[in-house]
Amino acid sequence: MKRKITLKQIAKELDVSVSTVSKALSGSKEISEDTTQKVKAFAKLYNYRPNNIAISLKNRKTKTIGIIIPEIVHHFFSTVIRGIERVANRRGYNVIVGLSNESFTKEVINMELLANGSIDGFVLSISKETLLKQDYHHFNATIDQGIPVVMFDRVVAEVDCDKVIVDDHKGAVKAVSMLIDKDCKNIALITTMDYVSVGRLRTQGYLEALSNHGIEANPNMILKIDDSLDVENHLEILENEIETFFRMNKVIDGVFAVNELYAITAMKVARKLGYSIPEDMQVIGFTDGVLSKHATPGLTTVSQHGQKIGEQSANLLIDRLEAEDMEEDSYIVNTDRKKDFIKMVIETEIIERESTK
Amino acid sequence: MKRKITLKQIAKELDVSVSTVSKALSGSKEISEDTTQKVKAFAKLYNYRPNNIAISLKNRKTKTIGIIIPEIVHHFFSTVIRGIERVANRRGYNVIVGLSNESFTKEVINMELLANGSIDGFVLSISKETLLKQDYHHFNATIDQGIPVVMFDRVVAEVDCDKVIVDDHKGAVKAVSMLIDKDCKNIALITTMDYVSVGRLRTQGYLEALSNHGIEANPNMILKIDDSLDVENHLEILENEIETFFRMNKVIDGVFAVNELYAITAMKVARKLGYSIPEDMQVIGFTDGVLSKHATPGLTTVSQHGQKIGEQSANLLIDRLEAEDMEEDSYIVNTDRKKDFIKMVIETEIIERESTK
DNA sequence: TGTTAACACGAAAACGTTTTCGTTACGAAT
DNA sequence: ATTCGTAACGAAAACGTTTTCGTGTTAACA
Repeated sequence: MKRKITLKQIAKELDVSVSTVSKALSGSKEISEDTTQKVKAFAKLYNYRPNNIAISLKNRKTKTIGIIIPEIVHHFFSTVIRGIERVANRRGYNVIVGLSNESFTKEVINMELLANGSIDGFVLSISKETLLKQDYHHFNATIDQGIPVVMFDRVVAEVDCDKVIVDDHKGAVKAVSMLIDKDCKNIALITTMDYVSVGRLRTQGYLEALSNHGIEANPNMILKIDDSLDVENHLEILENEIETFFRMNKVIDGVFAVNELYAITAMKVARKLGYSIPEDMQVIGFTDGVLSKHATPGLTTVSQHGQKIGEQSANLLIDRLEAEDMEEDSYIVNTDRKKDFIKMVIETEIIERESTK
Repeated sequence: MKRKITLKQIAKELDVSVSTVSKALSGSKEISEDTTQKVKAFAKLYNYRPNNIAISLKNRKTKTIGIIIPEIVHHFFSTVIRGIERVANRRGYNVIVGLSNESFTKEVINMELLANGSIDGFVLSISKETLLKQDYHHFNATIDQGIPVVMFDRVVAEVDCDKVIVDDHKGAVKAVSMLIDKDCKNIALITTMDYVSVGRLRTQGYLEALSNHGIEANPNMILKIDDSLDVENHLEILENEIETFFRMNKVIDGVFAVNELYAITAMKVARKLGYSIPEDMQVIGFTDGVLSKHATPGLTTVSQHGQKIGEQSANLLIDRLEAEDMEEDSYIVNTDRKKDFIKMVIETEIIERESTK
């Protein structure tokens, strides 16, 4: 077992100073051609690599970005991570992930842990519990400490930072409009509780699309699912709720669901009740994941382009980090600006499959 | 914007030395009650938190573990990550993830990057390309450097380290035996190319189950999919291959597929060809993901317990890391042992759903 | 009164780098 | 012969900690 070699060891072996070794390896012309060659050869032989931690300490930056998400076993979030990792990697950064598990406390703890020098900036999506409590002090605190934050998808106006979102509202409008165009007369909505911002926005989109077409919204046609407690038999409860919902509203011939799971489950229940899809009932979901693609019939969905969201988020963050670097070099202290945060909107796209005519 | 406060700053403000502050905060009884209180109060007021990087450098350990996986948008892998993150978090570690994207080069680069001080150990699953090239020098090199490695799922005998695997062989035997018990007379296998070890093992299990029941394997009933190039229209190709396969073997009344996607697709194609499931054809897949659970009919699968795999891997790694700590303290240099690596086998479990009778 | 022990604290090294600022030596210029 | 410039290198500080080893002060004891 040969431990990693350090500058100091090289210096001792070659009987020069640490500074000389460091300079030689970085190709400084302060050092003679001769010693430079010697040092480089020796370093190569022993496979010298600078210690990241030492460099991080010296430079006071880690070249890693922290990701905080509510859940990782989730197609959308893992897609976003993939996007983040991709550009991070390309631009010389690592990613370190923390899972909040939809819990406020875990979110806070995770952020505090990483904020103490482990990362240069955050890309995150807010946990449900945090949204419910509306307590955003930890975000503002880290921003206050000079650590940039980029929020995606589940964002909130109370925090001043760059944001990358999907146009949930418009996406919903498009979806519902499509159902109307395809001759649905009684379109139901299956959504979440209002405190989840994306659920709320998609609900608003549903309402707007109806009103755009002169259709009056019927509160009975809206089913709000409370998934705050993620219990074991969540799926069963979901199915039952949808079933009673469908039984009480026999006229439904179109469904817009704010996520994939609700849409798939709606299709399953509908089939069980004797509807055939898309003939008797058309369904559109939100989020284009594996379920939509591989369901039978394939589910028409509003795609969020998770990877793009991740890529944009990472770019935004790294841009800001490197802008900071520049500022330090120039002596112009930029006190006024700083507030021009970007809100980037990723366009949704409807992917038509077999669940619509 | 108030930057993070350091020991030195506290020391200056309170007009004591850095050492005093450090000791006071750690509750050393070397420091008087009086100053301890003063320091602690000040630290609390300014929300002092020690800098992780500095501590890492000092202790020569980072308390973070590196995860290298081929793909993150994948139910099994993200489940494993969740497991790793869970125990890592509980035991005071962070996780930093690198994606190999099934590429040998990215795997190597990612590992080298992290091995230079960023992490204390690795949990990883080998990329397909690496398996194909059979070049494992980077694993052995990092182990040689004294960095512990735990491999899961896609493991390889050429590398000496702890391993956590699923009993692929036995799982396959169980699945195929179940099909036989349920009166399938002509059981097909849909699998991957042999260089993917899990595919190979599951194939062997299939063959063994048949032979156990005195059934002769028919090569025509085995379909090997080449998914080495993950092209855009992969899905279409897959469907076509399965369709011709089914058309050429009309007697098939049972299918064992080595992953979820193949199983789901098989069901889809079968239905298209007029089979009804499970009456005319029963199907069992491997890996219990979202697809299996939400497909209609629900897919009977061999569950791998990804989260458990992740948890065990992390525990194994951290155990070894902390054992090293102990060794450093005791003066007994343990030169002989070191070789007792653990191979942990996670039992599979068949989850019955509607795709079998 | 002189010795000792406990107490409270500070100086400095160490982790592995990078970088600034000397310092030495030597050849060239005055 | 003195000054100057430059090439080639080393010392030391710095990043933020922790920890070992002093050191000075005071109180207790003989």
